[in-house]
Amino acid sequence: MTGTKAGQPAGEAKPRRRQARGERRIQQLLDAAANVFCRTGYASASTNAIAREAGVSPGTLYQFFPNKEAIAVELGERLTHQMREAHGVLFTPEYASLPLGEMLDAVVDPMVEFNCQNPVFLTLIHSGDAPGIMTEDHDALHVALQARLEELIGLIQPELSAERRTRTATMVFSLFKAGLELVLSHEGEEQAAYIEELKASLHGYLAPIIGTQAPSRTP
Amino acid sequence: MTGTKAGQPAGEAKPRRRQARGERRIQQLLDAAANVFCRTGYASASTNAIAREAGVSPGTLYQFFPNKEAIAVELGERLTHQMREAHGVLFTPEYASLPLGEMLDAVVDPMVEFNCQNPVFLTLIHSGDAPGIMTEDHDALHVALQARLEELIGLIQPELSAERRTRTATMVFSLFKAGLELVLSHEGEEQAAYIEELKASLHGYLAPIIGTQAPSRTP
DNA sequence: GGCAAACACGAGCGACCGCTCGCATTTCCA
DNA sequence: TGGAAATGCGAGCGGTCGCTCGTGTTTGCC
Repeated sequence: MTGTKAGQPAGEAKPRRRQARGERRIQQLLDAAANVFCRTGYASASTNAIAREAGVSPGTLYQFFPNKEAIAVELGERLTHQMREAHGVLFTPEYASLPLGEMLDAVVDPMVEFNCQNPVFLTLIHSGDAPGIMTEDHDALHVALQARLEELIGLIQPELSAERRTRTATMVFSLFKAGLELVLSHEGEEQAAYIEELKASLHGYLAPIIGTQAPSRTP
Repeated sequence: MTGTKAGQPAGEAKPRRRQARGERRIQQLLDAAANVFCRTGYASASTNAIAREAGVSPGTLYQFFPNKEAIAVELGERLTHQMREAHGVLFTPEYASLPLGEMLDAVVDPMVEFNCQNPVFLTLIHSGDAPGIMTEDHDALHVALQARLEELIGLIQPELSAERRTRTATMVFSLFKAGLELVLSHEGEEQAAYIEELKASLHGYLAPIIGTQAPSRTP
């Protein structure tokens, strides 16, 4: 084995030593990338534009990232990690015992909050335009979130077949993304109203499935 | 007035005379564009690739379209027209008197059918990646569809405030798009199942709003 | 203080893209 | 049937993009 340092499996050789300045630059570049991605989408965002937004030269950008995709991947990883630690292991089993309305509050509110503060998250998840972007990272997050959802649904309503549970989780995930987009594209009172609509739609979809009759809203 | 022909307002000068061969080429190019757009999205689709798919040279493509955007616009216009005439003026007022479940069948089924046969429609509507694409055509369709929806909702439940009605229509439109995506990404029995889920979600969302209590589905 | 490594720069390379242009071929009609 | 217009071709122009490389500067460690 030709390990450069102790404990390195010598498979991929990239443990470049970073200075504090470098770490700062990386954060700067990721922030800039988030802005540019939000503004123009992943495919249309040019690395030169990201470097310019960060106030550095193109060469400097490539000192820290091997290519454009790596920027999105690292950004996605940091956001994922941030989301996980901000709200713990999201929707833990104890949520299963809550009434549907309260459970939706407990799950939807933090999710909306996070996505409002990090709009680039939805942009990255939603970008099917890139070549093979996020093939492992975004998919990993997607699968993980959906597995949690399936798990939760299984706890609430164990009589559902496996296929039905998967379909339900997929559907909830998709509906949530759609509603989230509307929430993010509005502000102030309208935004708050769309958050309520999002919850109402999820409630309306899930109530008949998990077998809890809910009080109807006043029109 | 410097009109080239009779009745031409002389503002835009482009009434080029087409032969039957040209019309055939145009249809060929639009079909090819639909394929390429579906495969790679609008932004990543190159005009050279569209020409190659159609079996013609790049120069020939630009004999019939002034630029790349015009291809998408013309494609969108043809699809819109096709949709309108295929299902009449979609969801006419008489639907308002139907029970919610039947109304959803009457509206959702033809829409799903059309989008299954023309998957490029969703691709074009969904592509926010292009510079200023569809700024008049796609928006016109969006606004028109949403206006119809608002109208229908107003007929069913006249007590809703204008803002609430708009929000509801926007929400339904968005939820529908999300469900449609899931439907299009599956086949056979799974696809049929997701169509039911789509209807169920719309039913669940709308039932409390329009004040008709619906029979709950068996889980 | 010296020196290797990390950091920073920015002109520019090669690839690709939307699109053009000069020219050949086919079609329509007087 | 002659010729104007419509159609067809494909090399290639100007531009942008992702990315490189040679070179100079800053930092951490002895």
